[in-house]
Amino acid sequence: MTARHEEIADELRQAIDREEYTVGSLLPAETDLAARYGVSRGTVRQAVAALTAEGLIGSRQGARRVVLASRRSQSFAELRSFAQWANAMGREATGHVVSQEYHPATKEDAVRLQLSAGTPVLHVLRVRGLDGEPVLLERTVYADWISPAVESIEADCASVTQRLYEDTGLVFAYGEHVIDAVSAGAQDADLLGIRRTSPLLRVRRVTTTREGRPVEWSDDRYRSDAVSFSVHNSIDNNALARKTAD
Amino acid sequence: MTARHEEIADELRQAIDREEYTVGSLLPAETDLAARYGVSRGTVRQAVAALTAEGLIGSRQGARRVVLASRRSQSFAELRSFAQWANAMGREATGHVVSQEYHPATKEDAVRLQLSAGTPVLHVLRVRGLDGEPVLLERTVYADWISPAVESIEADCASVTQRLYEDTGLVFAYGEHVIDAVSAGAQDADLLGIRRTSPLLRVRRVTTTREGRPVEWSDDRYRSDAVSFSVHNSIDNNALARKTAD
DNA sequence: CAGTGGTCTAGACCACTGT
DNA sequence: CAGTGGTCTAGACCACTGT
Repeated sequence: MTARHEEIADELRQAIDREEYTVGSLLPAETDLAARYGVSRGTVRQAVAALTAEGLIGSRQGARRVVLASRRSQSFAELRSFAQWANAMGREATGHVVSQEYHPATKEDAVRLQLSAGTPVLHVLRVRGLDGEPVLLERTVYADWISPAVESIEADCASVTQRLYEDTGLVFAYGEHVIDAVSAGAQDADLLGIRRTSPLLRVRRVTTTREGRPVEWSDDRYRSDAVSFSVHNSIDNNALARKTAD
Repeated sequence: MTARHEEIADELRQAIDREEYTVGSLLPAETDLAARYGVSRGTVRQAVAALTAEGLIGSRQGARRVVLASRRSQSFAELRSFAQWANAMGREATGHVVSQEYHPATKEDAVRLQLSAGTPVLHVLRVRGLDGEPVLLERTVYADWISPAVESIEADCASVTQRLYEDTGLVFAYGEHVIDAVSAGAQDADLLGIRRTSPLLRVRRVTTTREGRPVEWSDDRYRSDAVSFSVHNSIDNNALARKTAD
């Protein structure tokens, strides 16, 4: 059951991809689109708002909407899970656990995961790859209440997110990410097959449930020659996506 | 003249900042908010959609909205202009042009700026700082039609965006950014006062007008110890912001 | 089950654009 | 000036949540 406004958004995206509306041209007026799709103006506005958020079209009061780009930014779905993103790109996600052990929660762990210092939490070091090529190193700390479920996952599981959803119903709903750059350390270089001091794109993140409860926090390091992030933005809006090297 | 839904969004943000609604607690129902502010449900939905986009609150059908965070992400305004962002942080933006010269547009320039190869375009190398400390190196190529206006700006102008708006009415409306990490080269290291091979956060971007016309493209390199990017996201939405080192 | 957010309608008025 | 997108209303129905 997809909503009508999502169907319309999809049809417009495809029309832009097919170059029925070319980059730089004007989209039909809201009232025309409403008549064409047999819906009210409000529903059309919901649909075009999605395309605007993706950076495909721009708008300003009084003038018709402009088509800005034809390539679709895949927004968040693929940022949420490395495996989902890889699949959407037509590449195979691989994963391998290097080490997995319990440590008492430090003060930092306790603050980020909203639990008491000293609670045993699971630390996992995971190498992730695209078509077998290592591109990402994840150093993740899981909250105590989810640690047992994570511990029982096999070492080469391709999608931990998917597995946790199947096993426990857990959904990763919200994330807070900080992106910067670091030099590869000895372990980074070794596991990613690159030279020491190579530049890496680092993403430190905290993921929470739908209810706002922290599940994990992680230091993720991407090989900068393999992955980048792209951002569309406008005065009102912006959208982030993960990209592979061209 | 601010719209009512923006006023309500502001009041809700402030209430969350004041901890009238604490992180993890539930927001009042839409109908209650509508009654409280004397508006229709649609207007309340427009207001809370803004907070959702900023990552402050989460929502799902059937359950009340959850407060996820109290710190506001400043979304795009400060990403658009380095100077505007610095000012919003209470820091002083500085700028200095290192070199400025015309070159015939390469094929890459021509594609990105939508003009003919060989057209003379202005290349500007600019060091930008926070409170006098250099943190960003911009290598920018301007389209031919705006180059003369850029050329006449004084070398230590703090906000080129602001100046171009005042002089020509030009508004930077949309941007496409690609973020990755690189090692500092000799010139990077020299101008930013860091060691060679230090990791830098690189942002390559194309900026366009409201009509979708490309204005400039740039290779921006940030000192990773001084600036990072933060992203809030959810299943439906995400928002990027620039952050200084803590 | 009552309450809640998601979707959708059909109308209205206004600020802004572009000719 | 006519046309357009931005704002807002007052109603309706439904899927989902939580007790």
